[in-house]
This record gives sequence, C-alpha cells and structure tokens, in this order.
Amino acid sequence: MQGSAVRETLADAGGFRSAQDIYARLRADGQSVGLTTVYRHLQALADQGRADIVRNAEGEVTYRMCGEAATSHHHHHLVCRACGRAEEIEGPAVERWARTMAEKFGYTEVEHTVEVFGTCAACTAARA
Amino acid sequence: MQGSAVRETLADAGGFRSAQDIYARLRADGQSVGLTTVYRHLQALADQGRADIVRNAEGEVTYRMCGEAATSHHHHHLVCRACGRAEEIEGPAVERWARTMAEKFGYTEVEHTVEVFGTCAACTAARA
DNA sequence: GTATTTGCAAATCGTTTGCGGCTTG
DNA sequence: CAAGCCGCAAACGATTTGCAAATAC
Repeated sequence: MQGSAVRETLADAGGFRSAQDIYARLRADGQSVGLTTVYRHLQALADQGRADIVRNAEGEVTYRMCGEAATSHHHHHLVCRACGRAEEIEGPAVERWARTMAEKFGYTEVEHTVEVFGTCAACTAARA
Repeated sequence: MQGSAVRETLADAGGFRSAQDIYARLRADGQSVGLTTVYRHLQALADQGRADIVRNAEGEVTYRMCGEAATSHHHHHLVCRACGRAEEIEGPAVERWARTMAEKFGYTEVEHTVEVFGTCAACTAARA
C-alpha cells in the first residue's frame, strides 16, 4: 500500500508540504507512485483529521501530520515560509475576538482562518 | 476604457467578488469585455492598494474596493460567505499575539493572514 | 471473486501570458 | 508614429475524475 509511504514521507518532512512536494520526494526516493495516489492519501489524512491543512500564499494546499493531541483540537500555526516547519499555537483571545466581532455585526456560523508566516531561526541563519 | 467598468462593477457589488464573478456581471450587463482585462484591472487595483484581496475557501481570489481610510491601513475582514459582503475589523490584540508567538519561537519577518467568515444577518434571514 | 487500491490519461478550473489589433495622443 | 489598452487563443499549474489493470481479502 502506497498509503504508508505517503504518510511516512509526510511525517519525515516534518513540516507543511504540498502534494507535489511529497510526490517529488517519493520519486526522488526511488519509490514508484502516482501523483493521483499522493493526492488521494493526503486528502484522506486530512479528512480523518490526521493531517492539518494550510493554504500557502501561492494558493497551494499544504499538509502536515499532526499529533493526536492536536487532532480535533482547535489551533493555529506559525509556519516557516522557507522550510515548511511549523509550531502549533493557540490564542484564546483571538477566538474570542472573532466571535465577538461576528456577533457585533450579526454574522452567524462563524469560522476563521488564522495563519502566521515567518522565517524560522534556522532558515534565517542559513541566509548568511 | 474598460477599467472604469470593472471598478464600478466591483464597487457596486459591495463585497468580495472573484474575477470570474465580475466578468459574469459585466457580460450580464451587456458590456463587452474580455476575462483577461477583468483580471488585469483587478490585479492593478490590488497592487495600488485600492482593492483588498481575500482568498476564499475554494482557493479563489476575491477582491473588494476599499475606502481610502482602509487603504494602506492594516486591517482584517469579516466576510459573508453567502453574499461576499464584508466588514472591516481590527484587532490590536491579534497583531500583538502574532508577533509575540513569532518571537517566542524565533521566527522573523512575520506576516499573518486573519479572515473571519460567517453568514451575515440578511443572508441568515433569507435562509427561511 | 468481489472490494479496494493504484495510476495513466484526460478533463477541470482559476489565472497568466503571447501577441496582433485598435485606440489615443 | 509611439504608447497604452484590449481580448482571443494558448499556455499553465494545481487538483480531480474516468476507467481499466493490479492487488487484497
């Protein structure tokens, strides 16, 4: 099953990666997989809540394995735009703020997307 | 110049709209424009800071005219996912939180995207 | 042998670009 | 005539789907 290969690669990558990225890594690793399959497994992981999704600035969808703690627990990310590495962050104040604003303007079924992008210490240093 | 037509339509729409959307409205209005032109003008408006950009859940880029007050002033949006209408909102606490988190993890060149989606009062009501 | 997984090729879809034609000053 | 605007047609890049072959149970 290619599923495990996809999962392993995504886990090994350790950060947010696009389907294309994972596909490239698998191929580079000599593995024989189809792009379609990669997309399907990534989707599945996301559906099951085993992977988090973040859409990058270019509009690409990126995935990252998330620990069971994070699973089904509302949180946001601080993502390195250079290497994809990410920290899980929380902000009760933000949640409250979003809800308050929505109420104030009479909006219902509120949802929000909050992503913080930056360059991690390692990547900043590597930029010598 | 088709530019004014695009600007007017976007302004009239009063909310966040995709290029395709604006194009459709113009055509429906009997106007003769090319999709390419719509994209180009929308891009230009965004570049000049005369329009705000929000990428919706489907990954489509949507634009909305923004007042001069909003121009070049950092703010976020509370967007109605049904009709595109939006309110400009601010959250000093959120800005601070993002910066703090980034510092805490050693990330530099911090940026963030914060969008709040909901269903506005009118659309909620219309759902009778 | 029936259900599931796989992957190639083709189709979608939003968006961008090449480029010749038209407009304007 | 030169500079800028237009828009058709083609190119693009990410993602999805049809479908038949390969595999699993």
